[in-house]
Amino acid sequence: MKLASWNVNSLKVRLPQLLDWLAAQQPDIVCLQETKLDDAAFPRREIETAGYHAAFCGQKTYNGVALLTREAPSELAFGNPHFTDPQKRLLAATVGGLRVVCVYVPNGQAVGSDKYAYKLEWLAALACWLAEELAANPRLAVAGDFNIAPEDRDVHDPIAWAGQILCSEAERSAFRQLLNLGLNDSFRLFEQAEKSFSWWDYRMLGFQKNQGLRIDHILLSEPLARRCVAAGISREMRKRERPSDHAPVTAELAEP
DNA sequence: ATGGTAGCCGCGCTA
Repeated sequence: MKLASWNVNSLKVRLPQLLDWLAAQQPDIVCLQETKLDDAAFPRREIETAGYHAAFCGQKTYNGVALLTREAPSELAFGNPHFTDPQKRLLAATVGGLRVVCVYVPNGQAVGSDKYAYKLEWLAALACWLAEELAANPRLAVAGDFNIAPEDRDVHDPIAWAGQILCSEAERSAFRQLLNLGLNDSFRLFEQAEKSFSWWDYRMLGFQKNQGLRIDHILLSEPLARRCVAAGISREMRKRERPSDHAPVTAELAEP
C-alpha cells in the first residue's frame, strides 16, 4: 500500500500534474494540502475518472485539504473537535484498515507573531486529538505539510535558519510531542541521502541551489511503522514546469 | 542587497 502527501499550492493549477502523477505512481492514499478551492470548485469528476474517491474540505484562496483514496473512505472527520478553526486544515478518514489524518499545519509567518502563537496552539490541540485517535485506531497515519523542519539535518543552512520560523525550538518540541504519542517519522526509518528536502522557496533559485527544508512528513503509528518498507521524496516533481514549491512525500506499507 | 516568486478574484495578503 502506497501512501503519499503533497502540498499542491493550488489544486486548480496543479491538477494536470496531479493526474499525471497519480497515473504514474498509483498511490493508494494521497493527502493534499493548499488546494485553495472551495468545495463547490473541487475537481471531483477528474479525480474520480482517475480512479479515486475524493474527500475534501476547502476554502477559497487559502488552505484547503483533500484525501484521495482507491478504496471508499469512511468515518470522515473535518477539523479538530478540540479546536474551533475557520481555516480548513484538517481532514481524517478510515480507509483500507487505516486511520489517515491529512494535516496542513499553519505556517506561523514569524517567531513571536500572532500567527506563530496560533500555530503552536493548533499543534497542541492536534496532539490532544491525535492521542485520542491513536487510542481508538492503533493503525494511524498522519500525513501532510507540518511546516516544521524537525532537525538541523532537515535544513539546508541550519545556522542561517537557527531559531527562525519552521525551525524554532518550540515548533520542534511540538513535533517531538507528536512523535512521543507513538508516531514515527517514516522518512527516518530508512537510510536517506544527506540534504533531502521537500520544500524549496520559489525565490532566489531555491530549488536549483537545493536550498530547501524537509517540512512535509508521513508519521506512522508503531503497527504501521513495522509494515513500512520504503519512504521517500518525489523530488522530480519540483523540476517540472510551473511546479508546486513542495515535492510529494511517500511511504510504502507491506500488506499485514 | 530586508531582496526575491507564485497564487489568489487582488487593488495586498499569504506562503
